[in-house]
Order: sequence, then structure tokens, then C-alpha cells
Amino acid sequence: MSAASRPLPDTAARTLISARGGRVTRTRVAVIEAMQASAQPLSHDELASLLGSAGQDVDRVTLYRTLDWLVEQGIAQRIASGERAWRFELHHDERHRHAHFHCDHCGQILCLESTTPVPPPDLPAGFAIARTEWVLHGACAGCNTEGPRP
Amino acid sequence: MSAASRPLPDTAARTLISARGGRVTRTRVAVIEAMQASAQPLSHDELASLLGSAGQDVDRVTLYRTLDWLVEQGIAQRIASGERAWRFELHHDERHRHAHFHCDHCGQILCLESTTPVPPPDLPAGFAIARTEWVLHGACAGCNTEGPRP
DNA sequence: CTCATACTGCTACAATGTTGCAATAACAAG
DNA sequence: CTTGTTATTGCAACATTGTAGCAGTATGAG
Repeated sequence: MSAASRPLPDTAARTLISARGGRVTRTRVAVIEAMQASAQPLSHDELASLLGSAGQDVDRVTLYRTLDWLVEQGIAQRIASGERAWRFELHHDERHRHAHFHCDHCGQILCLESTTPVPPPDLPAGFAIARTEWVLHGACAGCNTEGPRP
Repeated sequence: MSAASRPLPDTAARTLISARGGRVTRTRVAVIEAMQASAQPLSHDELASLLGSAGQDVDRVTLYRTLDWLVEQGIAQRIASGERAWRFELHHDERHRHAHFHCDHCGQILCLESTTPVPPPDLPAGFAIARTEWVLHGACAGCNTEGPRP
């Protein structure tokens, strides 16, 4: 290949990474770009497929570690979707008050960023909240009108 | 053993089970009673230990199936605690508005039933909510005053 | 260009959950 | 109480999701 001296273009992803003092690798860039392109949080498995079909096969373990690093650096955030696997999305606002909707029929996860902010609950004294997860379960518009799919 | 003709006592657990047309088995009764006795949601693993140390060893698979059945029947409910495994507790109220607190330091899960009810968010039209999960993460009173434990 | 070392990609393993099937036990009927 | 039906159980094998250790590669600094 007649590779240029800079192997990867100077994208937003690149900036995000190097600002944290991390090395700009194909995997990190690809994961960030896949998340940027997705309207929904993605699971490890979905990310692997996305990268794979973009001709970017990534080792399972490397992908896990990349995701860990992104979360650690505050670039991405982890969501317990109500299924077995974590989902990941780029870290938007200040961690609080961001709900997700999980369709129990088609399995889709939707970000509900525009909904009314969740009021912090009254906690017993001495408790400190680091972050909250609010997941709504039910049927999305598509599945709701068509009736449940088994 | 000089077993009576009725092998199990007529407990609340027994009533819960037979009201659904299920057979009253040692495992189901033991699981329900363990949950009744616990202030917190229990994981599959914790339940297995509890039953085990009560001299009631249960097969892993049987326990999974028992829990599935209890959830299916609306006797118990499943909680995505933010860790890898599900947790289970007896199904209290009307499914909505029941928050949990997960201490990221000691791993405890606390039920916050007394907090202000969560207002249902504005959803896009056509969406139906079946149930919501609201999990707060942070440090509980004990861990918070003592500082984080690694 | 050279070098230190942050990442990667194996291979193995751990934790959590599921499937299929033969054996057992609940309980309804006689 | 005894018998028969069949819902549950228990076993073994497998599936999914995630981690640990370590040798090799490639990024980025000098």
C-alpha cells in the first residue's frame, strides 16, 4: 500500500482519543465512528458485526478492552439494557437524566434524551449518586400497532 | 421419617403457588420464603447459597427454571442490577415506579420503595410501557463515609 | 530510522444462562 | 391407600458474555 505518513485521517474520533493521551488505533477510531453513526446504543456483538462487515475484523477481546478504555476515559458509557449484554453509546451529557426505551418485542433500544429530566429521588442520608439508569420496557410504535411478535 | 400426609405446611408461599395452578414443590416454596425473608433482591447465586446452607441443595438449572416460572406467574420480578446477573425479588406493587440503589463499592442493592414516584416520561406516540427499571448507582451511606473500597 | 511500550490477538478460562431428555414426585381419581 | 398422568427435577452438554496472561505488532516520540 502507498500509505501516507499519517495512517489515519484527522477525524473527530482521532481528536477524542489523542486528547486523552491514548494511541490512535484503527479499532478505537472504528468503534467511535460506529457509535457516532448509530442512533442507538450498540452491544459488543453488534459492534463486532458492524466493524466486520466494514471489512474491519476485530478480535473479541480487543473490542472488549477498547470499550472498557472508552468508558474509562469518559468517551463512551455503558448501559444495562435489561438483556444479558451491555450496550454502549457515546457519552453525551452529565451522566444523569437520560432514559432508554427497550422494546420487548423487537429488542430495539431507543434513547429518550428529550423526555422530562428525571428528578433525583429522596435518598437516605449519606448516599451519593454517581449516575442513574432509567430503562423503560414495553412495545415500540411499530410493534405496538402490529401486535406482539413471539 | 414419620412424614405427615401433607408433606409441606400450608404457608403463604404454598397459597401463592397453588393459586396459579402450579405444583407446590420444595424448591418453589424455599425460593419464595427466601425472598420473603430478604430485604433485598437476590441473585441466582445468592439464592443457591441460601438454600444450600439451609440444607436444601437445588440444581442450578432447576433454580433458573423456578425463577423463570415465578416471574412468568407474576410472583417475582427480575431486576437488571447493573452487574452481569439478574436479581429477583417478590413482585410488590403495580410494576411501575420502584427504584433500586446499587452501591458500586460494596455491591449491595437497596429497594427504594418510599421515594417519590417516578413520573412517566413523554414517549413518542404509539409506545406502550409495560414496566420501568430505575437503578441509581453510587455509594451507600456506609461506603460513602468510609471512602471508596478498591 | 530506531526504540520503548501501549495495543492487539491468541489461547484458556470464568460466570451466567439454556436445551434436551430420562427419572421423580405431586396430586387427582378410583 | 394405590394407581396413573404429567408437571418438575436433575443431569450432561452446550451457548453466550466477559476476563486473564502473554508473546508479538504497530504507534508515536526522539
